[in-house]
Amino acid sequence: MSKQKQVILKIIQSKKMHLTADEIFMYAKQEIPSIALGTVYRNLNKLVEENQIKRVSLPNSPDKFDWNLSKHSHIICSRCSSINDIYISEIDNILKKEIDSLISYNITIDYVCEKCKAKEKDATN
Amino acid sequence: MSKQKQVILKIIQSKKMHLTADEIFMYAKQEIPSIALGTVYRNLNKLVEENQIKRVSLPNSPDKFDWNLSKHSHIICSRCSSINDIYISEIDNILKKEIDSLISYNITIDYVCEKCKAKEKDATN
DNA sequence: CTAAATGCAAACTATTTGCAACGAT
DNA sequence: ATCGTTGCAAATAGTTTGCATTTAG
Repeated sequence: MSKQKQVILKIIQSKKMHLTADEIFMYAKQEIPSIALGTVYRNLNKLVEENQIKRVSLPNSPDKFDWNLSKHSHIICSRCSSINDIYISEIDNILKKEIDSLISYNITIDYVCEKCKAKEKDATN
Repeated sequence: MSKQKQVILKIIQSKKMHLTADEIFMYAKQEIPSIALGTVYRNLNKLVEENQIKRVSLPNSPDKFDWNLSKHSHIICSRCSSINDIYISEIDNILKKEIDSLISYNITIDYVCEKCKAKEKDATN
C-alpha cells in the first residue's frame, strides 16, 4: 500500500465525515504536498472496490466518500445540505425479505434538520 | 409551456423508462430536429422543480429522469445495470414514523436480476 | 529487477451558462 | 414592447487516462 493510499484512507476514517474527492485532496496535500488529484481519484476508486470505504452519490453534488461500512442510511437536510448517518434496522429486514439476490442498498432521505427548522420558526415570528 | 418542454415531458412519460438527458435529446430531435441539448437540460431542471418528473442519481452514470411520481424504489442489477421500479409499502410507513420533517426519500437497491442469475448458472455448467 | 503506483497534463463526460435571436402575449 | 425561451457555443465541474518517472517489494 503506497503512502498516498494510506494517507487518503486515514483522512476518510479519521474525519468521520462525508468528504468529496476535492476535500480529501486538500487534506492530503497537508501531509504529502506533491500529491496529485488524479492519484486521489485513483485511490478512492480502489478503496471502494476493496470495500474499505463507500461511495455516496447524491443529486447535484460530487460523489462523497464514507468511512462507515456498516449498513446505514443518509439523511440530508433540504435546506442546508448537511448529511448525517441514520440506522433503521427494520429496513434491513424488509429488504432482505423482499429482494432475492440482494447485494446492497442505498437510502437517502430528504428532510429538514432541527437547526433549519428552528431558523424557519424564528423567521416567521 | 413551450413546444420543446411539451415534447420532452411527453417523451419521458410515454417511454416509461429511466432515460438520460442525452437519450431524451435524441428522441426529441426526431420531433424537433433543431432542438439543442442545452434546452433539454434546462427543461429537465424545470420539470424536476415543478415536480412533473423525478431525477435519479446513481454512481458512475449520468442522471436519469423518471416519469413515475409515486413513491417507489429502484432495483439495479449489478451485472447488467438494468433499472426497475419496486414498491415496498412497509418502508414508507417506517420512514414516516422514524423521520420528523420527512420530505422524500430515495432508495436504490443493488441485486442480481433473474436474467443475469440464469446466465451465471449456465456458465458454471 | 519488475510490477505497481505516482505526478502531471491533457482528455473526456455531464452539465451549465452567456448571449443574440426568436416567440408568444 | 416585453419577458420568457430558444439554439448555439463556450465554459465549467467532476473525473479519468496516457505517459514518462518513481517507488515498493
